[in-house]
Amino acid sequence: MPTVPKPSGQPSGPGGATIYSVAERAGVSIATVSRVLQGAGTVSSKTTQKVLDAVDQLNYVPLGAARSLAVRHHEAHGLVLPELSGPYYAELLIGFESRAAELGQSVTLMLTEGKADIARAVRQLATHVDAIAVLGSAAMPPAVARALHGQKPVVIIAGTPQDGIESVRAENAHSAEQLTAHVFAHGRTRLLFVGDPEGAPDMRERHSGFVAAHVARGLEPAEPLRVPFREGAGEAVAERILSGELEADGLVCANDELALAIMSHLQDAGRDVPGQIAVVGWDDVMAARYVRPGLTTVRQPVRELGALAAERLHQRVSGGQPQLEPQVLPTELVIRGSCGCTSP
Amino acid sequence: MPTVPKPSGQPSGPGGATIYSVAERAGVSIATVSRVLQGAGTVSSKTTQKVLDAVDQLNYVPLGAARSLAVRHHEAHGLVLPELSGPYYAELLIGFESRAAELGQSVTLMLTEGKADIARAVRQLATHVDAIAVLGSAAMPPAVARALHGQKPVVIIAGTPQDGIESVRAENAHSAEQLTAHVFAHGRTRLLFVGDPEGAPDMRERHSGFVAAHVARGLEPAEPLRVPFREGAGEAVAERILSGELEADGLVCANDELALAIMSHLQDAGRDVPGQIAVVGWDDVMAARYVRPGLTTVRQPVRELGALAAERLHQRVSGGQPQLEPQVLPTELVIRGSCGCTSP
DNA sequence: CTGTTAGCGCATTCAA
DNA sequence: TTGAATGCGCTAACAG
Repeated sequence: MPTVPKPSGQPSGPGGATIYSVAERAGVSIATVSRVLQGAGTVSSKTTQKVLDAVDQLNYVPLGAARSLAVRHHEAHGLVLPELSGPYYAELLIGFESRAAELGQSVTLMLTEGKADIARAVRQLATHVDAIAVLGSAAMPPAVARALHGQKPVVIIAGTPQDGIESVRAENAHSAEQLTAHVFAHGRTRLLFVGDPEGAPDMRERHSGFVAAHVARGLEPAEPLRVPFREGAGEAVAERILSGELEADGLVCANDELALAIMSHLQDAGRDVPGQIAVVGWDDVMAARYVRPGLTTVRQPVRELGALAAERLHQRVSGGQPQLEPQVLPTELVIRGSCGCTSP
Repeated sequence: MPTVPKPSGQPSGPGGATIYSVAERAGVSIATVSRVLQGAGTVSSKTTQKVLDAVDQLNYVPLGAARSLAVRHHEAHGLVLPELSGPYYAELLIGFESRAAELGQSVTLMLTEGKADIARAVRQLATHVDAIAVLGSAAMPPAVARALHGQKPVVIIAGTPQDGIESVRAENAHSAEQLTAHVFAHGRTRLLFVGDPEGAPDMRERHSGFVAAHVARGLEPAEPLRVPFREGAGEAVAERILSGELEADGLVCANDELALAIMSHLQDAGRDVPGQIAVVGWDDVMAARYVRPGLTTVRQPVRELGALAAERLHQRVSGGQPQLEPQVLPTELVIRGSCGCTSP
């Protein structure tokens, strides 16, 4: 008879059943219970069944913390996102969660928006996970990232690469240059970049592509319109164009939200898009294909990006080495009507 | 000199610093380290400083699992979502995470879509969290929910209430009746409900409101068009209307995705919306205000719903009693042009 | 194939 | 104000 040094656990008592109460009920040792639950070692099918029955009757759920403590890892990855508005973050989250789940890791999510003390929150997160992915640079102070980096594997998604911190992102500069060139090809001459290049590394790269397209034509790019990436800012930009304060026959917007808000406002005021002014965006959100004309934009492999981050984290936790070079996923131009093409 | 029975931890060694290495470096016992870190008990300011310095130098991050094991709870809530497409789930997640964070709980997310063994995944989740919120009923088999319910606090969001399992949701039936009545008020007589009432409890209620509006007018509601809630299905519905197979002068759609896809298709084929046929949706997604005419729809307090779920979970973990009655949050009609109103 | 035992890192009671 | 000792529930040698 195996010894069970713990007081017999109350099945429904506070804290629920433990491995001891299961062992007791099944008439085996806790080691055996652990074995059948972990699928490790070999246990006779008869014993296995007894244990499984006991687990079932007691409705036993192992305490993750105890297991984590024993095996010395959490089997969880942390994901730090600045916010969750629009489809971008959600897509990324889907990709991340899916891949993490495939790898047997659960994911703990943290949104920095609205948090007073981000550093504290991240530290708290680090406490519960084996590795952390951070989206963007604005989301987390470099100092925090570095501190973390010393403790657990970290990968930066679509952010400024730092020190030896691994990073993954989607291609921006080249696509932006292509996109801008496409608008030029429609005979436009005075283009404006709408969005703050300093707002995020992604935006900076898109702007640099915008500039590159100008340089390639021997043109001098206008100063970017440094506005936030929100709809409200879009309305304001539209007003400045309508009032004549701003002159342009083409708008290259940092994202679709901005592009849609501007286009919609311009149209409401009687302006012809793309006739009088072309408008293009970035992200290919759902609304982009429902508006008329359809919004020409750039599609990023956001889900894949999330999956890649989860993948890298898992590699690192499994002892893999950090990837030296930032990994870059290709993007895709989506041509619709707002650029001047006759497509829908 | 306090005894430090553990081998002095390598600061940068595998696993990082422990409370022992911090104690050793600060020249105190682990109890003292624990005290200053927890803010419990009283520690002289001099000692406190020594500990804090050591923590800083060692870049010490306590192991969550160890703490959890000791205090016997995880300080984490689980959230089970069927998927993450569209703004609905993201909003819910935002509300949930924000409130949970305010309450000092981290959130572990699980998406059921694509998971082969949901029951297993949920069990795994239950292992790491103190309580679980589940969105909808399709996401999780009732049996799993019930099993969980015996172990940890569970709240169902926008799903079919079960047994004694707590639930929260947004109001549907009444708003749906109002919405339908509004379309009737525009002189429409042959309305169609597009969406599967069996698809989700929410949908069933919306349909029942649709029916109620008919009954109130002594009308016989047509059979609902049982299609999936996706854009693709919308196109198919539009085709059936264009071909004359379906006759209607008003479409009450189960959500905006569906409504937008149908409306867009109808318009491309030359149909006048709302002139020939009114189209209304549900959710008030971003695209709803950018299309022309603007989509008349219903806005739900999704974020608040998520927050409420987190709130309830926390109450329960803190020893509170389950709320007997399902909690229902009010929704709001958003009238734009697609119903026949002259608004934008 | 199964049981015994020694920790995993931390919070916490009890002494001092 | 501080330290020593104990145990949280589980995994993983090691013994048999």
